[in-house]
Amino acid sequence: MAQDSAPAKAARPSRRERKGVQQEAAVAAAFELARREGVGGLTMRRLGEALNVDASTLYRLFRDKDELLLAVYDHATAIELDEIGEVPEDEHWQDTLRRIADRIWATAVHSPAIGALTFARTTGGPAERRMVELILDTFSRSGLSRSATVRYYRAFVDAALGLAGQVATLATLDPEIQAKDASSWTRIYAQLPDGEYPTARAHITELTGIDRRAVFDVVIDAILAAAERESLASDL
Amino acid sequence: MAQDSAPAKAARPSRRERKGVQQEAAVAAAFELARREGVGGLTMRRLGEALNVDASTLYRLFRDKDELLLAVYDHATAIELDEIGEVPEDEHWQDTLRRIADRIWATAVHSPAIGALTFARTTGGPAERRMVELILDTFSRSGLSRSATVRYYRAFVDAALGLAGQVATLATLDPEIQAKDASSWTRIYAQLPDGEYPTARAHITELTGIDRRAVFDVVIDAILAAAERESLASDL
DNA sequence: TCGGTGTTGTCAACAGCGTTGGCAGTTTTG
DNA sequence: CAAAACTGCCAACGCTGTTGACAACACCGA
Repeated sequence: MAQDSAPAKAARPSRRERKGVQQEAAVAAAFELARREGVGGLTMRRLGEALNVDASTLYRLFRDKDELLLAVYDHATAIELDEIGEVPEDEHWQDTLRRIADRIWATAVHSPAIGALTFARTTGGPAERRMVELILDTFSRSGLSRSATVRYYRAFVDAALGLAGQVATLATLDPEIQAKDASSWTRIYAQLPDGEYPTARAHITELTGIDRRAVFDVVIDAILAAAERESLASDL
Repeated sequence: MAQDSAPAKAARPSRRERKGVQQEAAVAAAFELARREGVGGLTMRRLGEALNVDASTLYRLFRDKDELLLAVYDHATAIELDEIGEVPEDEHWQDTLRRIADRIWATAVHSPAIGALTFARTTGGPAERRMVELILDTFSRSGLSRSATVRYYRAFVDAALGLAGQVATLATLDPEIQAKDASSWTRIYAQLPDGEYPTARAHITELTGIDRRAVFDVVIDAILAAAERESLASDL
């Protein structure tokens, strides 16, 4: 892959190392491609094109596209972890979790193609393991029991990924469809007989004004509040 | 579409009516096909085959596949509404919402292909409007302000659809991948050095034992509890 | 240094997908 | 009854993920 012409041949990489390097390069290129061109733009042929390589070559690095996508998602998780950085010793556990949720949301917004494709999947990669460890660790700082810790851990992660996956999925669709979705409330109820759907009509102003990030925060706050109450109850 | 041979020609349907009938038949067939064969089985050609019609004919009924899918999802919503039935006058609003959440979950489990494809979309159909009206109505029975009503309405719906969409998406994948996903905890942490990921390792029993429905209930309960607290606070 | 062996990358092809345009046959309309 | 509108079918386009054959290359033991 244009990897030659390095005059210093000191400690030439082994075959296995080279494969790892190529995989990393492919993942990084796929990540960039998906971010730039959207989920539809990430095809094996175009990824090969970006790497100056035939598409079939990629199947020497990954069993199939699914394996590649999972690697890409793990790559995204690693970036999230970087952005979260070190957790200060005295940070309240809820603040830590809110920062984590914020990064998950940011990934979905900035790289919707990746978030949309893998919001329901387990990557099995190293970054995911570190993320699991971090979140579990944070929840257990709250004083919850072991079973409650994993229950709220899952509630937190699944809810965050689910809601983030929704915005991400929506963002990958045609702009035309997105516009239709955004204006659906006014569009639909404006041209309906007055008597129908009175409650929806009464809330039409609030329905059109709401934004998804606020909804995301409501859900995260509700879960953290529930976890806190349970931890306090078990302290009695 | 084998619609002839009706001897009583009383009040033959107009063109527009016939189109509606054909659309309904196509939607019902697509619903059944997606439920039986999974998301991969619902292609235009196979749907045409099931209806004894060329695939291209379907494009006379729906602009594209997306429009068909939205109609299918609205169909599923109509079934959910049927199952929910009439809401008893004296039912607590939280119980009503829990029943609704339960139906959303059931749809995702029984028809994963449909849930997976549309969990982030707005159908714009009549069943969706009725569902919106029902949920908004129920939340407003709690005594919340108008803005809080729609905030919790969205939190409830988005969270329920997001979590249901995850199980649905997972269920549409290869059984092999599902098995890998289910066993990931034991598989990964079993063969790792003892020192790494101590918290995850300490919770391994609980992590493997948890089931997704329990997580779903935790999230729904957290949202309902938050809504209740806010409604009580505003009563002061 | 040589030859065998396994790896790497290319090319062509397969089956399937959503979608479109043209063309015949039928139904509705003026 | 003729004209216009609609219906359904066929073939095709461009695209997808994926596979197998084949040539060029790098490595390894003798």
